[in-house]
Amino acid sequence: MAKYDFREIESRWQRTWDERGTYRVPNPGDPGFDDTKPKKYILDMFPYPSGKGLHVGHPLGYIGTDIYSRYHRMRGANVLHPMGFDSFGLPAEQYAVDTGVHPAVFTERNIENYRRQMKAFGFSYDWDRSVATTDPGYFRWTQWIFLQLFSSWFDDELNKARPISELVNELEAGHRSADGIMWQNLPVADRRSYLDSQRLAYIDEVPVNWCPALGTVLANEEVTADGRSERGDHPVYRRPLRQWMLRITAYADRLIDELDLVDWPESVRIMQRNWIGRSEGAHIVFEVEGHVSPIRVFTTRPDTVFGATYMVLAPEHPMVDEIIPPAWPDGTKPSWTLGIANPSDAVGAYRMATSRKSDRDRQVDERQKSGVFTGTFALNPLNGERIPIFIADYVLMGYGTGAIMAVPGQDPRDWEFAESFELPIIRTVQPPQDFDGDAYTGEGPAINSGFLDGLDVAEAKSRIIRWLEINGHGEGTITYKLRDWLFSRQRYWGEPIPILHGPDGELRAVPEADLPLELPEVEDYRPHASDDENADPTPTLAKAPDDWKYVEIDGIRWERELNTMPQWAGSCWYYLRYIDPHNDAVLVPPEAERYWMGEHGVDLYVGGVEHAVLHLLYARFWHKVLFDLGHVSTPEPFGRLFNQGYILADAFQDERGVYVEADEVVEVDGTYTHKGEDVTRVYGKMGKSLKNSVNPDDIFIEYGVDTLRLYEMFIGPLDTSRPWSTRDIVGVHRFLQRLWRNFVDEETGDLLVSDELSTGDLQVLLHRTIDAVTRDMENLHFNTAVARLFELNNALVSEPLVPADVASVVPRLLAPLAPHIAEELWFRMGKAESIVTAPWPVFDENLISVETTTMVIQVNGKVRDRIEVPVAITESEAVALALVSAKVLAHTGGAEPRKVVARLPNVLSIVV
RNA sequence: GCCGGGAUGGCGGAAUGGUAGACGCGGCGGACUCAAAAUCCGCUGAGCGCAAGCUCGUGUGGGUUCGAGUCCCACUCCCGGUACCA
Repeated sequence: MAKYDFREIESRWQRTWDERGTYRVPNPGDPGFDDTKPKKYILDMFPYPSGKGLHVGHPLGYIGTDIYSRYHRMRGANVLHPMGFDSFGLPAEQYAVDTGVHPAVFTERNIENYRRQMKAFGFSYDWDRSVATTDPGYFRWTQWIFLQLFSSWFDDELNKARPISELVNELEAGHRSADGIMWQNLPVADRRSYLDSQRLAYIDEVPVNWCPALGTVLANEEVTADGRSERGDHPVYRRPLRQWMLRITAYADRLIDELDLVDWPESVRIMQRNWIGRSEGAHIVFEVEGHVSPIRVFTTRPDTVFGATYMVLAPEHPMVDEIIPPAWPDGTKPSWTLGIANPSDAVGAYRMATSRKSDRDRQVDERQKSGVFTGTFALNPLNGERIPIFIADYVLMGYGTGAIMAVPGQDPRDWEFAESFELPIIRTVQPPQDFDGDAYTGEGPAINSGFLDGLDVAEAKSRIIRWLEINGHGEGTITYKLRDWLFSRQRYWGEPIPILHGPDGELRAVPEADLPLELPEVEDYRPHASDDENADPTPTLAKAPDDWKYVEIDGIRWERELNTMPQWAGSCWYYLRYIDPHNDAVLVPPEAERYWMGEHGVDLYVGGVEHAVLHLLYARFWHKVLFDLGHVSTPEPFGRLFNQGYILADAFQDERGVYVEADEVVEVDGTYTHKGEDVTRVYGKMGKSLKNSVNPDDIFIEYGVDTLRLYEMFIGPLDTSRPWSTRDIVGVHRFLQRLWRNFVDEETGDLLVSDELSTGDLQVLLHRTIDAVTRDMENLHFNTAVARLFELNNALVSEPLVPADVASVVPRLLAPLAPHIAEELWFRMGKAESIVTAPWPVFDENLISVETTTMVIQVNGKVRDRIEVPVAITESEAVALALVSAKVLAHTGGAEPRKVVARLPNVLSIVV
């Protein structure tokens, strides 16, 4: 008996590969390292090890990178293909709160489970290089990078980060001033706060999303559109808080410009550009009637300033209180006042009304513009016109200067506001003749604009900016949507921020020698939750024992920073640690870093598109800082990015819309029931929220790993989402069964391989398959690679014995896709070395050509006949053959061709 | 609204401007079997036709071309991102 016993074959080879260390790869300088080989660094986005384990949808990308890695090993590359765990995060902490089990214990258990599941997929990871972000030996270096950020500043002139000690040197030498003040003239305390304000990691008071019920601030992406926490649906409040910030905005231009250096999906590059939101324009300074300090606005359309007929401040704008007069001035229209007797009360009432609005309320308001007059006028610097100053919530404090000049003629929002408040509208760009809309935002010559009249928009912009700068009324500028990165969390299960606070507010880095700064034991992991929105966000680490919280240095008591880092921190640099994960002397040794990250960084990075902005932007930012400081050798971390799709599956909802376990649903004649109740079929991403997960273990038992791998690759291109259908798996399983029977006699176990080489059509097919599969491997087109192997395998069914050349090639072409069966056949054919490092087959160009082929004959563009012709046929021969074809004659009526187009030997097109 | 991406048989999907639907699932018919499963063979876009064959056919409508799923213009719908960003 020698049936295809996939369970035995797969478990035996997985064990063997593990024992032999087949997938271990040495670093430069290590024994066994071969520096004549090219390198490939092939990386997966590492997972958060959840308690639920993997379902069949998770490893789609991992299968893809595994195939690509195996292919490149066979092509003779040194392949770095590691896997690790992004193991800090809220679920572990919540589990600890619920069960009393320490997050570290829970995390370790989940990691072990993940590792076991991934090994069962036969992935060729070098597990010796695995990292977990929660390991002290790992987060020691996360903390170290934080200290690099803390100890650096951004030199705008050189457009790069530099050690802050160099700033101090330049200040002391008088080559620079501190905001215009000579260093020597600055009091010592001010020197310190000036330096602190320059660091890439700094403390600032900023408006944050504070969720008292969860007891932490949240990132914007953790807050839903209606202003509640994504986790738990608790209210979230905007309030100013002193928090750690990272100066990612300093890198805004490089983060945009250097996207040109990478081979990424265009959609992701656009998403990053939009997220950074660079817009070029100008600041324009408007004098305020009766006041000393002017108001500065940002606009992308300085060319339209002659049409600025009013001005709007955000309700929270700090200037508002200064400029409100005691009474409404002359010229106040009734519609501007909310019907309230004086400006102060009107502004107060408007603020009350809008501050209670959540972001969603502002949206479903259908963009109805509301606002109120402040009672004060500004002066248009170009034409001296008095223009009323309003506050309105359509102007946001968080963007630009929180103040705008309103040009209703060119801006739809301003137009709408102007109409409801009876404000004048002046067009400053001539719309085309057929334009019948309101605000015109397109191109055209300037009108009603004094010295700008007749200029097109671009020219008018540069002319007015020059005028503003010469006359001291403003300057060209650039603003960004990107904000600095709010980096502190009040949670327990994260990296402690390694900073000490002195009694007088001095900040000091924990000495490198004291890293890692580990988390203290606490009795209660619960965050300091409260239902009082005014409660101070107290970090969970405030519950740490005093001997952790306080450090005595030279008789002075320093307090530890009690905030922890957000979950993004550890994933910002893990790809560097894989290079030498156990090195406790440096983050990454330079020689190995230059080898593995050489040229373009990671050669292939595969993961879900949901990380298009956050993780990928944060990681690029950290990498650039490390690059500036000389710790890495490439400006970009990930040379080539690929987004895999998702596995989708049917899901089922009961009458209340609640999801029910999909594998308990039964179908009878197109209707679906769950425990007797009718349910509705829907469709979505596989996962626990839709209760439609398929456990890979079930598939392994019934069909084996190779089948599952092939199936997931076969059902569609790697970058598109595709539906899971357990029914369809049999197709690929049959393929492997058939392949086995082609090679092995199931009765005797004898190999059915001959000594003869293939000839004729089979030989041509063999070499064409090598060619096609090779190209598919390069392009990650694994679905068509599988299909090619199906075809070749089907051709073998009619052969009594597999010809020797075919027998040598087929397992090797299959090895990246279905490594276990390929290794087994290779072994049975008597090969001493593992197929993992067997050379990838090369096709023979001379053997893919055939002598005859099918020529299509078209008459007036329609296919009328197909005839077998020699590939070397000439045009006159082809035409002669075509004109005697009965099928062709039926359509030409024997007429002479008026025109002949030949793409020989495949197509002959005749026009009559 | 704006920015991306997409739409091909019953289903998943293939197709450097050159034979649309490779490959697989499902379906139909047959072989083997007492029977079933497994396996093997054949057919399987739609319509018309006894047949040879003909007509139609890649979301819709136009266009370029000897020839368009593929290129161009206009539109519909679906998916993703983003949203009062001045």
